[in-house]
Amino acid sequence: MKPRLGRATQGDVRVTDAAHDNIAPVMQLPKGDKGRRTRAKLIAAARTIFERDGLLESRVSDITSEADVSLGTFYNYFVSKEQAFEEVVAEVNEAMLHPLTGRQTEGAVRNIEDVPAMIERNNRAYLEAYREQAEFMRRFEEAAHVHEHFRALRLARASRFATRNARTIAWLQESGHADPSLNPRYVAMALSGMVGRLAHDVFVLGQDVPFEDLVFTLTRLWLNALGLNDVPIKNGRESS
Amino acid sequence: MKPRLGRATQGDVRVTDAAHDNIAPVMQLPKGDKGRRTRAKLIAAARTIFERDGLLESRVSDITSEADVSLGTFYNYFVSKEQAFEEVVAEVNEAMLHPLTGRQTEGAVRNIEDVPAMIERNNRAYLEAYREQAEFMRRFEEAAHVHEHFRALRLARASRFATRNARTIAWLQESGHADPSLNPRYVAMALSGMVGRLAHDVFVLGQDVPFEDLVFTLTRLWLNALGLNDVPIKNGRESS
Amino acid sequence: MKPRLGRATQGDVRVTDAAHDNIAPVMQLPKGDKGRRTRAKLIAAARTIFERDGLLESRVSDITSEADVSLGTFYNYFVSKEQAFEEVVAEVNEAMLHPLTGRQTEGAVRNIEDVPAMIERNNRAYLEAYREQAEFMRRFEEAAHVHEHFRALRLARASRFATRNARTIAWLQESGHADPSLNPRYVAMALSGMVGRLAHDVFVLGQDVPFEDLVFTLTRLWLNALGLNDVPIKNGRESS
Amino acid sequence: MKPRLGRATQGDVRVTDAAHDNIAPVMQLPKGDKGRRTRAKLIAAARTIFERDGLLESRVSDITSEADVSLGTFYNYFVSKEQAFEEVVAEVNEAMLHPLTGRQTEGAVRNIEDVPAMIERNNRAYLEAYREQAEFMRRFEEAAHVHEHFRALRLARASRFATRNARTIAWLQESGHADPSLNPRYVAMALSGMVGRLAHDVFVLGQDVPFEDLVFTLTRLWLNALGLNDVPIKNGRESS
DNA sequence: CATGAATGAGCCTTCATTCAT
DNA sequence: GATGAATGAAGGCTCATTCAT
Repeated sequence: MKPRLGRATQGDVRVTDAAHDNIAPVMQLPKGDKGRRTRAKLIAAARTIFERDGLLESRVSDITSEADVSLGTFYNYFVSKEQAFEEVVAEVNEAMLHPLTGRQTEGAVRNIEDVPAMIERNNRAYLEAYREQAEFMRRFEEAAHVHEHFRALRLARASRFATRNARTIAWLQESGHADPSLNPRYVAMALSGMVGRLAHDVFVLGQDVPFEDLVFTLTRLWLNALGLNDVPIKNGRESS
Repeated sequence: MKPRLGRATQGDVRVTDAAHDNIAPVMQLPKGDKGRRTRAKLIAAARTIFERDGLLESRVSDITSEADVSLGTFYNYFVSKEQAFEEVVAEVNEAMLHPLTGRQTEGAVRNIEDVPAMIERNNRAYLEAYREQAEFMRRFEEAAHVHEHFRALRLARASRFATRNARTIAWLQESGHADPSLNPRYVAMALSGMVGRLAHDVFVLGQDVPFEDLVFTLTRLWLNALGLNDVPIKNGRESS
Repeated sequence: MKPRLGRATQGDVRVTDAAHDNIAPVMQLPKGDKGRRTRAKLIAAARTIFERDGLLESRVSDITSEADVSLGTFYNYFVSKEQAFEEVVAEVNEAMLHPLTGRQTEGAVRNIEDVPAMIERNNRAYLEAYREQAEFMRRFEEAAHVHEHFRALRLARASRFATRNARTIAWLQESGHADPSLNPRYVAMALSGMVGRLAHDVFVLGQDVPFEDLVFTLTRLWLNALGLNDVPIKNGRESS
Repeated sequence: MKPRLGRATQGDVRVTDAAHDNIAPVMQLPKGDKGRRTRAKLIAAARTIFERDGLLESRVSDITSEADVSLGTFYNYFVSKEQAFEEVVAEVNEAMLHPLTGRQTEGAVRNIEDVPAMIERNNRAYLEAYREQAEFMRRFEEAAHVHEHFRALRLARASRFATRNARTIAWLQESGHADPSLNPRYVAMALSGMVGRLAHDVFVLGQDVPFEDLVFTLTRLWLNALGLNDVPIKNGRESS
């Protein structure tokens, strides 16, 4: 009835936190308590629907049905379907921050002998997280392939991983343990990508590889590739 | 007069000829000469448009405009937009058949000292091909992430690569040169994926890595990962 | 199902005739004969619906129902509801080109004594046309008040009228018949506006003024206002 | 809990108090002091927003944001967005009551020689007021073109002007100064409309006419049109 | 072989208004 | 008096595909 002909929307829309990856405009967070609960319900429902149908094939009305609120309510909390997707992405990212030098380990690795264990720990953590989030990871990669914004988001995430890994690799080279002929940044990109791709092939595409073999193979390849194969492996494990 | 209700969905593509890779139904190839020329024009135009807009965002009418024929003509040669895409996929695949043991090299590698050169040759060939076809590869991966059928196509292609690589790796293990603790199939999947992923990151996403560094890094990582780092490398090259 | 995320539409849309007021993009005119008939049916239907409901309150589906074609057909001929409206505007404009120096009269007025008759003729013609097109004129003014584009269209039309009138007024001043203290352009704007406004008040808003009184009053006011009241009026007519 | 179904449409505005100009229902005026202040804040904010966006394109939430109160507060003071608009209309009307025989002048004009000055005074006053209120006048005319209720409001206002002007014109005719062949009511409509339209063209549409030329031209045309051009003009002014 | 007109299901988004707190 | 969360109807537009000529 009213074709909102080129209405300005600036006044309504605010960026909540410039420090995050959120590029899209975001609504004010709800003040009251009821609002916070409704928002949470919606994000949970959105995740369910996105995992089932993907970003493209999902309908906002399905999300609101799932959350048991009216259609309009969705737009009290999100600017668009895309922003809701991004909220779920943020939630999933939370569960997948596993750099080469993991949370508790970064400062701890003083001894070269700890490196294999650390790499395995990180690979295992990443793979476990990926496996748990596989449904949504599939939808995220899908979105990244279709949506510029999510492509950038995904790239930024990968870059953060790679940068940290590159630092560790450089340290291993300086301390004389890793192959010095390799460019740390390129290697970090390649090996991180290897893990991410294989995780995708297995958990999303359904390639048949037992989980422990996945961990073992990737860890072994990391170590070999870096030239750390002479380092004694504590708690090592053989392929099944 | 009765159009198909709604859009084509994934489930709509049906198997007509299980003996081919083409799962979608296919038209008779044109007998006449004019027909062959029109079909070729359409495929070329389709490639142009798909590279520009992707499968999802492209319109059949754009393809026919580009080919300078009328809209209806398209359906004289293709059953659907998807089939036209698949024709381009086939064309591109033609240009990218570079397994670990390349065309001319497979039987030739009898000497372990040739392995590094062979691996480099294969990586280089793959990367060159990927670089040349990058525009379309991007669209292919995109389609694979959204369309069940193309996902299967892509997986099949990757599997063929991996299977051949796995054979070579097994041979290297049997001949005592490669790390015997690794499962050849898993390693093949991981390392092939590493190359494919990095190629994608660089040529599609625009990550900045000089081509020769790409070749060198990936080759070195392959060799190291397989435990071939004690094999003398002919024509080796250091990182820049 | 497919949120066409920021699709480029340039390739599809062409400006047909830069010499016209058409600012909006326009479709290719239909080649065939059936196409031309359908298009005409749609424009007629659009006019009916626009007159009944106005631009804002009309629905495209009403237009296609009226024209007895499917909804999609509309978009084979028009880029948008607005463009269809514009086509009707063009049609109506065709019927309302009545400058001060009318079609056949422009060159003919050599004698000052013909001026009153000419002015009356023009006023009458304009008023008759307005009365006949009143339903649509109402909707056009409405649209002009809400839509930048139609505002510009309306202004351009008014300016063309005013410019021609200004030329005639200047000629009357130079030949010593019209009040020389007046700026021709401003007078043309004022008097043209007077006629247009009164026509609107009477034919659209329903103010009660008999048609002949309208003609007489406006003609008299024109003549008086220009200071031509001493010119003998042939075929003059008194107020009822 | 049950919102009104769909949007407010023209037919929804109902008469509650035929003795007022306000046709729409009205709330009780607030008794308390805080209430009066909040109401004033809201009206000021409404004016700002209406001038910026117009009635159609404005949102109640923008008004309450501007007034720095919550959305619900709006409906403690106004029955609808339309009623708030009407309050602003009333405010603006207050500033534009300048009939042909102005406030202080009506009784004063006893001498025919004062008429030109009176007309000029009135035109100038009207134009000044219009210029000052141009932003809102634009939005009012806009609303009148879309909303039955405001169309009636505008027509009533215009009629009041015209009626008074008609009275004066009749007096001028009776006293032998104005062209007796003209119908006073029609002339009043025409000339009032001329002034209103030109004001609109200049101050709203931005047609380029210097203010003093506006006053002079319109006054001159009034005088000429009425046949008062032989009346000596005190303080006359020539066109630039 | 080529043409191009016709078809129609599908979904996102807005925002005035209500009312429980 | 003030708050702000919840409601839900309504419609513009796309484009793959068909088929009569």
